[in-house]
Amino acid sequence: MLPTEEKLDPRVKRTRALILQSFESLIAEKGFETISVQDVTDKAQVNRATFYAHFSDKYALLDYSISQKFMQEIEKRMLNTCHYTHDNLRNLILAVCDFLFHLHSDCAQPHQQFESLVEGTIKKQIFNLLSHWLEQTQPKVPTEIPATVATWAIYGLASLYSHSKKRPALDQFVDDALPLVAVNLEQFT
Amino acid sequence: MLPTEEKLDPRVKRTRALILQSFESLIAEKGFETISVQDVTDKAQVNRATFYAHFSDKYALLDYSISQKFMQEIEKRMLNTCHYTHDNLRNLILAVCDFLFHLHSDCAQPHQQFESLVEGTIKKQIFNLLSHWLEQTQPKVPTEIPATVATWAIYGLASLYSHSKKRPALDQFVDDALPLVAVNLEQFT
DNA sequence: TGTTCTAAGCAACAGATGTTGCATAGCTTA
DNA sequence: TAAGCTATGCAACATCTGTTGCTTAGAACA
Repeated sequence: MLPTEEKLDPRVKRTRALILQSFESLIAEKGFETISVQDVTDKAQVNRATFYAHFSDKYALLDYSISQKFMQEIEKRMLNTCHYTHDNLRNLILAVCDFLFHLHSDCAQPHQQFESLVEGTIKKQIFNLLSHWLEQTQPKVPTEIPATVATWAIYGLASLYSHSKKRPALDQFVDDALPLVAVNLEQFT
Repeated sequence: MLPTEEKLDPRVKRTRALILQSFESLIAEKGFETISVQDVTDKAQVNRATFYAHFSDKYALLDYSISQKFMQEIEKRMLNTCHYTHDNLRNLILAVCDFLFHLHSDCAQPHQQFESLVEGTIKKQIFNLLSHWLEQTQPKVPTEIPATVATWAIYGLASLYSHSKKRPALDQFVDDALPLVAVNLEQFT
């Protein structure tokens, strides 16, 4: 993970922004698997060696890009500055469904490799968020197990939603999904 | 997916076996991410071009290897030739936990990319198995949603189990985990 | 056995990867 | 403004990738 500090050399900010921007537009255009680091740096007008000064490879770049976008989504909904409630959980599920849905429509031909990597990245953040929520309400109790189960359940449901052909209304879907997740968590709150 | 037919040219059988054998021993030795196709073919004493006649890249090889090993595990426990029962579900969870646990101890430095790919591969098989079970008992009802949720829950629990530092006894763990999964499925059976 | 079919070996290819040492541009601070 | 620091550019590298055209070995079958 890269430091997201404020005080960064403007050259660094500029380079990262150019790389990210180029990457995201290429993802939309050609899909992740067919992009080369060369492609990214060409489009970003940045030297290839410079790329490797920032990211170890294109997988690290994907991780960073997805992390960052998902974190923005969470912050936009102010889910990072709250605690566990039934309603906040509902909003979290909504956020994940929404995010995955838009990700899939924004990316050309998302194949298994791409989806697997995205999944790992996002699950980490969901898990951190849920752990934080649970630790706030129950500081003494171990949170690993319920947080893990809930994380997987949420991501699984969101993945199902974002892949389904005949996509039901999001609100309807979340109403159906919510109890399956809540039951595991509310034993601990 | 490669055809697993019986009637194959013995040269093909031999080549695939050599590649698989070499791959699996290299995985144990160096870990997946650092292996090159070159490494695999060198050790297997097979030409690199021949490799590409069988697998599109090393990710396809991983998928094939894991699929095959997991399928053997399922067949060994005769889970592929049965229907839904509480006890068969218990055995399935046990199989997945066991498989992941041994996979992690057999592979050098399993990083996120490796684990993500394995996850995708195994979840496909769990999903097929559960769908089959559910369709047998309830041919009329759509099975996609319960099968998906159960698949994710099972894999999530197995992943948690195989990563936990202080690993509880497997039987104990499965007893705790089983009801969380069963409750979703037994609404439909 | 001999003929046919096809898998495997081989060599070479263009392109991508990840890394290096060095030069230069640009940021920061005094 | 000048000095020092560091991110970027550049060129070259060894290596790996995925592919091709051709040759050779071995399986299948009449």
